[in-house]
Amino acid sequence: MKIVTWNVNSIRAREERLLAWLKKEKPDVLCLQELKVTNEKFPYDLITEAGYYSAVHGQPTYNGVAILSLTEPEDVVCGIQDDEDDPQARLIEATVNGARIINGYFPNGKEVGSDKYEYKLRWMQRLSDHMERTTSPDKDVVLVGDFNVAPDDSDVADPNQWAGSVLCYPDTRKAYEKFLSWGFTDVFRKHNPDGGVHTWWDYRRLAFQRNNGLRIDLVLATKSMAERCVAASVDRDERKGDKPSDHAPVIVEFS
DNA sequence: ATGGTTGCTTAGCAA
Repeated sequence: MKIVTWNVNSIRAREERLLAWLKKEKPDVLCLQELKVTNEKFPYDLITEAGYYSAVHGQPTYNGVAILSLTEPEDVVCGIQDDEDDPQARLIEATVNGARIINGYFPNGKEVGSDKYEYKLRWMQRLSDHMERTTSPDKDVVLVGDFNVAPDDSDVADPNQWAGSVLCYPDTRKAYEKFLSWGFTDVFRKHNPDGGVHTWWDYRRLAFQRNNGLRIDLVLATKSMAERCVAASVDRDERKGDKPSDHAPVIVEFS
């Protein structure tokens, strides 16, 4: 089973690329973030024509997540199931081929010390609590998405430049590591232990041309799934050419 | 400290 996570930065702006990529790669599951579209305006017909089901959690202008899959997604749940009244569409999960797929668009956090950063840390804690409540590490669970976290400096082309950023700050990494101690493995890391592979390059400052990237799009798996993980890669070519997303797809295969 | 670019929506926000 091939599972992919891809922050498309607006699904409507990326329609052509998305359909070409689906046709070429034929993933079993494609988790998308930053749809920037409402459920009403989601291009269901195009996805159906491409042979995929769509489970969608959208909102106007910002955020938005979806799970596309070749077989029908079951038990779809949108949003973190807790008491907080959160209008931001950042989480969707579904069971596909017996595995629980959890797809998150973690908050960026803007700047350390800002209200948005407080929200980022709170959202990550809420997701940790959600995992505790709704599933367990002895099940087949995969948590994927744009984490807006570079787990360590080997995931950052220029660690000095990014040291104080919300993607690398120690509190950010501490919040991320709670998912590992809960029972998740970073399966991309397992297959690329040396680091230096990136998934996001800022549109600004010619970051891609200068190879100034970070690995912030991640695939975490519970033990039973991690044991079946046979390959992991980044489709760096998808960041090239006309009108790319600023993120590249991360592809992980399970036997 | 600021700027650089992209997308949604059309002035300003978010990333």
